[in-house]
Formats: sequence, C-alpha cells, structure tokens
Amino acid sequence: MNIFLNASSGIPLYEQIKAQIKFQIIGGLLTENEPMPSMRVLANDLGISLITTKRAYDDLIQEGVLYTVSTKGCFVAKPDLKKIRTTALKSITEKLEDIVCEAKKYGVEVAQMREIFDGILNKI
Amino acid sequence: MNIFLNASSGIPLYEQIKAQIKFQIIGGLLTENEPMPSMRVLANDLGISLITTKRAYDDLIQEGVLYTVSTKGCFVAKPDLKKIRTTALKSITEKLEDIVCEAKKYGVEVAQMREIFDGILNKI
Amino acid sequence: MNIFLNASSGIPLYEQIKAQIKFQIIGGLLTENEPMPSMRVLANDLGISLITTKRAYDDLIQEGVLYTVSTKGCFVAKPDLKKIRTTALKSITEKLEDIVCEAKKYGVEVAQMREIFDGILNKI
Amino acid sequence: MNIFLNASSGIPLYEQIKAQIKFQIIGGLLTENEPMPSMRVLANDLGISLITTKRAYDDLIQEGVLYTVSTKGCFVAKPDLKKIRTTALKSITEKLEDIVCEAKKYGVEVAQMREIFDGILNKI
DNA sequence: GTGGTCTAGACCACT
DNA sequence: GTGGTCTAGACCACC
Repeated sequence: MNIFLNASSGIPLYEQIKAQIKFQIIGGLLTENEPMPSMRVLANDLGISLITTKRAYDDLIQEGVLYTVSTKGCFVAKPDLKKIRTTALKSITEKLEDIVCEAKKYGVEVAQMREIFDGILNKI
Repeated sequence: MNIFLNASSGIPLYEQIKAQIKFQIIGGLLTENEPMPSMRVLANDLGISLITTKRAYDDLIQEGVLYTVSTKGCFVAKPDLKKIRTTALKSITEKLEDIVCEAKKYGVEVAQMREIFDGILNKI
Repeated sequence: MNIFLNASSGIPLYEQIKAQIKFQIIGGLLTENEPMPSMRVLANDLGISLITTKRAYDDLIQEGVLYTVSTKGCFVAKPDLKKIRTTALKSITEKLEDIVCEAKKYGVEVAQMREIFDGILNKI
Repeated sequence: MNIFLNASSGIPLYEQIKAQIKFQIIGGLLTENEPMPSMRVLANDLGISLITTKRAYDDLIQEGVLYTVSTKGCFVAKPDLKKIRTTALKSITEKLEDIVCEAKKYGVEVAQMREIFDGILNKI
C-alpha cells in the first residue's frame, strides 16, 4: 500500500490517509471487495500509531468507502464513484471560491487570476 | 475600524484581524502613519481579549506592516504594497496549485477545472 | 537543558531563553533535528509560566531556528549558522557603534577607548 | 537648546534629554551657572509633555548636574567633570563587557572582535 | 491613557 | 502526552 505522509504539513495524518485511499479507489488501484491491509499492519508500515489508522478506516467505513467483515478485516466497498466525485467537486469548488474571494480582497484582478490559473493548468 | 470576525470559521481570530488590516492597507483605507486603534480599544470593539488583538498587532509589527511608538500607540508603516502583494500572490498561487493537484488525483479533467474556475470568476 | 534565567536583569525571560538556545546551537550543544524539551517541561524546569516558554519557542520557530511537528514537539531546525552569526555580528557591531558614539560625546579619546577594550579582551 | 529626540528608539525621552544635556556640559556648550530653559519652554520646543522635561531636570538636579533656584529656574551646577567622566567610563566599560561576553557566546573570536572595534574607531 | 511582560488557567485537535 | 488558541487578569515604565 503506497501511502506517503507528511508529518509537518499540518494536515492530520488520518486525513492524509483517507484522501490517498480515495485517490487509489478513484484511480482504479483499489477495486471492489479488495482486502485492505489491517490497521495494525498499515500502522506499522507507516510508522504511526494504530489509533491513527483506525481513525482513518473508521471514517472511511462511516462514509461507505470501506466495509468491515468481523475477524476478516476491511475491504473496499462498491465504489460510488459518482458520489465521491460529486463530493470532491463540491469541496474543490468551495476552496476555489474562497481563494478567489481572498485574492479579490488583495486587489488581484480577474485577468491576473485567470493567468495564474492557466499557468498552473498548463504546467501539470 | 471595520473588522468582522467569524468565531466559528476555524481560522484564528488574530489571523482574521491580520488579514483584514492588510486588506484595508492594500485598499487604501489605512494609510501610512495613520494611528491604529489601541489594542485595548480594538479588543473592546470586537468583544475579544486584549491578548488576541495584541497577538495580531505583534505579528503585523514583526512583518513590518505596523510600527509602534512607545506609549503613543501603533501606526501603519510605510506600506510595502509590492511585498504584500507578492506575498499574497505567492500564497494564492500555492493554494491554487494544491487544489489543482488534489483535483487531478480525483480524476477531474483540466477542461472541467477551467470551467469551474471560469464559473467562479464570472460570478464575482 | 541548561538554561539560566535572571529575573531581575530587565531582559525579558523569553529573550534570555531565546539567546541561550541560540548559543547552544552555535556551540554545537544542540544539533539538527534534536528534540527540544516540550514547552510544558521547560516551563516546569525553569519555574516559569508555560506562556513564557511558548513565547520563546514561537519566536524561534518564526526565525527558523526551531520547527514544530504537530503533537510530537519542537525540534532544532537545520542550523543556518551563517545567518545566525551574521545577524549576531550585525547586532554586536551596531551596539559597539552606539557605545563608541556615546563615549565620543562624553569626550573619551580614541586611544582610551582602545585601551579599555583591550583590557576587556585580555581579561576574558 | 539643541536636543534631538527619537520617539521610536525605545530609549525613554527623559533619558535622551538627560544624556544630551550632560554631553553639552562636557563639551563646554553649557557652562557653570548658565540658566537652563524652563521646563515648560523646553517641553514646548520639543513638542513633548511637561512631565517628561520635569523628570529629566529632576534627575539631573538629583545627580548634582543642575541646581534650582526657586522662582528663577534651573541652572547648570559647577560641573564635576571628573565625576561625570568617571561615571560615564564605568557605564561604557560595563556595556562593552556585556557585548564582548555576548559576542563570545556567539563564538566570535577575539581577533575578529578587535577587528570590528578598530573598524568603528577608524570610521569616526 | 499607551504598549511590554508575565501569570494562571482553560479548551481544542491530534497522536 | 503534544502544540494551538483564547481567556481574564496582573504589574510595569512611560507619557
């Protein structure tokens, strides 16, 4: 399981884990009914506390992204790609709005914002 | 002094204060050598603790946005608009990059990102 | 952590703490990525308020001397010895200039100043 | 009376006044029994509060640098140049010692300190 | 009245 | 346990 954590980013570790698991599902790296590494194993692999992986898994189960089979472990649920994408789009749109709003207060012109944004899109 | 705080936004009050003071300097509402309300008065006006306004002022003094004259109060420093804007642009660009990067992981297409962004720009 | 405070020196406690931590980094007693005592522990050891140690740490983090890993604690950053020394030399030079300037106004001759200074250097 | 104040230097205004009056006595600009400007006039000239000039004069009277004749005002006392110089030398020596001590903690070599000091002396 | 320093607490999120 | 934020209070020097 390839997950990369940044302890000093300020973003909670469990949120970083949750996001990367979702990315892998969206990207097809994790497929329906595939077994997830156990919380203990993942905690060990990442060198973090079991509590942290548990928090991430619990959240994902709660969101319906994973499901748990007692004594067997956690598995990837049937991915509701539409829901995940809709949620993601909503979150992204909101964040963009916040930034645009902030930029406006700093006196950044619309044309300049578009320029910056295009620059980023072209770079990736 | 028009400052609006949102106690439930998750953004520290002193950061909100700092940002709005900077916005007012950028917007020309606060001009060089203009006296700022005293920490006590501002704290009273906003209904928050003296410590919180002091924290905001201290940070801005440290950044060179305000300066203090012992027992007289705090004043607006010669606004280094260029630096403030450069810093702001850098921060905004970084945030945009993060979002675009996140969106990409969620499988959002470039065309769709541009569409969302244009929608926001047209709305404001 | 050996830090000695002089409550009656007029120098703020947090400045004394900051200076001594920098001295220890310069002197190699504190090395890169070494964990600092937690704010609470240090406050306890020194018999001062948590707020005062926090103030010192915050300043040092802001200066890039320390860095913080959320919930893990504060650590010694990659010491930019050059910057620290340059800053120190600048500050020392300025102070020396002020004193020489003051001495001159008191009519102290250059030769005498040199004599005093040599006396001090020979003593240490 | 030529006195120059720096409101934002951090040094109390009354200390700045005291020092400059002493300098003028040492330099022979103010001579024995010469009348000083009244506190009110001086306060007015400097654009500061009467309280501040009073504090400065009171201190100087206390130190024997000035004397007061009721209803007539303040005058320059017989300057005990030796005492003033001795006091000044002591204060300067102490300050130099503090700086040298601080510089040493920052790892500045004796040779380098001497170099800096000579540079300053040659400049003035 | 001003800012500068320091104190003793509290609550929170995260591990 | 850690740091981050916020609070209510105090004392000081200076003006």
